[in-house]
Amino acid sequence: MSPVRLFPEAGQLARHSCSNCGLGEGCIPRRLEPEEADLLDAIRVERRPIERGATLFHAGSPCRSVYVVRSGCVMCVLPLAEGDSQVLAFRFPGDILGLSGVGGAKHGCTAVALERSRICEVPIAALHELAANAPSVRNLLERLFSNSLQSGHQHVALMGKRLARERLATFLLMLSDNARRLQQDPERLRLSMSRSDIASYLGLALETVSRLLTRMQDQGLIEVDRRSLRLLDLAGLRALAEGEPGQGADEQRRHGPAFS
Amino acid sequence: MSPVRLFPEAGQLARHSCSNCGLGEGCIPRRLEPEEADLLDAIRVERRPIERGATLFHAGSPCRSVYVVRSGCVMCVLPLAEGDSQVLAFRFPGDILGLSGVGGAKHGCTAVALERSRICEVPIAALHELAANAPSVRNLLERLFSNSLQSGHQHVALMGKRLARERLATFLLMLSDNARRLQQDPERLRLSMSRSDIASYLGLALETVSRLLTRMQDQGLIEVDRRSLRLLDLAGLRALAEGEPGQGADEQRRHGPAFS
DNA sequence: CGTGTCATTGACATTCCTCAAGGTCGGTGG
DNA sequence: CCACCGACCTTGAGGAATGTCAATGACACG
Repeated sequence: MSPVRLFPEAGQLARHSCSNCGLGEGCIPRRLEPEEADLLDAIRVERRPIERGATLFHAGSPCRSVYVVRSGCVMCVLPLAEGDSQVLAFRFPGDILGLSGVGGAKHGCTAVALERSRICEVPIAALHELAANAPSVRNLLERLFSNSLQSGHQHVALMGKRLARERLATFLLMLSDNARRLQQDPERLRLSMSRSDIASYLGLALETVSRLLTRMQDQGLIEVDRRSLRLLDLAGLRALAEGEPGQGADEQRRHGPAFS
Repeated sequence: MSPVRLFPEAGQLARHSCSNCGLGEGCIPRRLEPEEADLLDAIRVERRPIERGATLFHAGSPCRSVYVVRSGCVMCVLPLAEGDSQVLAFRFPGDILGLSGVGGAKHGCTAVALERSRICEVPIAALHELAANAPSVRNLLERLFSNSLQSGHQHVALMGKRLARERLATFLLMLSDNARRLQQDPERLRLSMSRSDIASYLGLALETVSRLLTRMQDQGLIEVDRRSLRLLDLAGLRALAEGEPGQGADEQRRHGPAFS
């Protein structure tokens, strides 16, 4: 399952070079000039895998590195008053973590692994040295930042005044696109997050998410069993996401308006 | 009202140097080393004021500059399908605009002036040259990016599963804090945005915003007349924002539980 | 085989949206 | 000066969508 040749060091697993990581174009160094990718590779630290439920960093703690998800899934949450929290994002292999802390001295959110995950750590100090001399590293950083800003925009748009079923359908389609990007089956999803995580991400109650999933199943759009999902009707899901009413389980409208 | 000594050039108003801009510490060059601030000042262009309703840049259009609000108020919106749009942010003097487009080649949102506004334009190409040699410019950029990311987080948290009255109270307090930062009276606000803009920003219907404003007025928390606001009870607003139920207009609980 | 976590489902209450009808203000032109 | 218009705001009525509370179920783990 996992690579065989390990050279365990204190607190780290063996180094794999970025060039044989397997993440392909999804990951960050691939978007740099080869020499610069090697530099980034050199400052990169591969950490021991973190377990499901473990925290990679806490909001407010000193921010000395950014991270790239190599395998698994990590979510970013913003702690709120009274043990409450808001899920900000789910990060998959190739995604970057911790950008919101780079400019200030502190992390802007908390990163929690949703399953056993491997993570590459990039110390910011070293990254700054790199950026001092390599224009394309600066350029990369900019792109990462603005991508991050734009996905924030999408998240806001998702939460802003849309029906629960539209949000959930959009969310499932996002997961599907993501699976495609990772060269997995875009119609078979294995959710790494709980209903409650999804609900928080979408600004809904977890019961609403649960109910909608079973309703979508009744409508033949998906098949759901615990955390395994099959998307049976991508077009139907897209229609739902766009705000199409979504026919009732009784299917009155199957063949156009019925005679009264 | 406005400065007297103007040196109109083609398409531009007179240049004021950053050092006598009047924005004080709120603005960006103030956070740089003096020499670097001068450099930034040199590449900065002050544009002719844009009128209420005018668009500074469009989502999807080529992104060649970032902007700083010098006076007035500008909102960032994300255009959605069918003429719909999501308000992402309101930007006030000292705030930066257009960061989400810097990494990619295109603007990530549309910027619309809510009132006659003066804007400083910073061409990105020149900014890149500056960043190549000045570490503190790179540092500044990072801080701007991560601030922007973190305010995005706050926006998501605001929209995520909170009651309408909590959102609106939080919003008013944000405006108040902002007024304080701009050395204006934090208890007297002049809204530059419409009810519908506020509603979009908060993920509500405009009628809900309107109703809540009058309800808050009935409860003695604020005084509202069209777009002029007085915050009469900041503590009460904070309580509302934190989720305190907020007593009914009939004020049953004014002196503790009544006798039954 | 208990125990805890997570998910489902139902009943009910509430919030908030939609639709619709004025109302106010500022500007424009007769 | 007044009438009219358009943009924006307020208010009401009614209902749909969603949250809350509570009970139950399924599975994983020890």
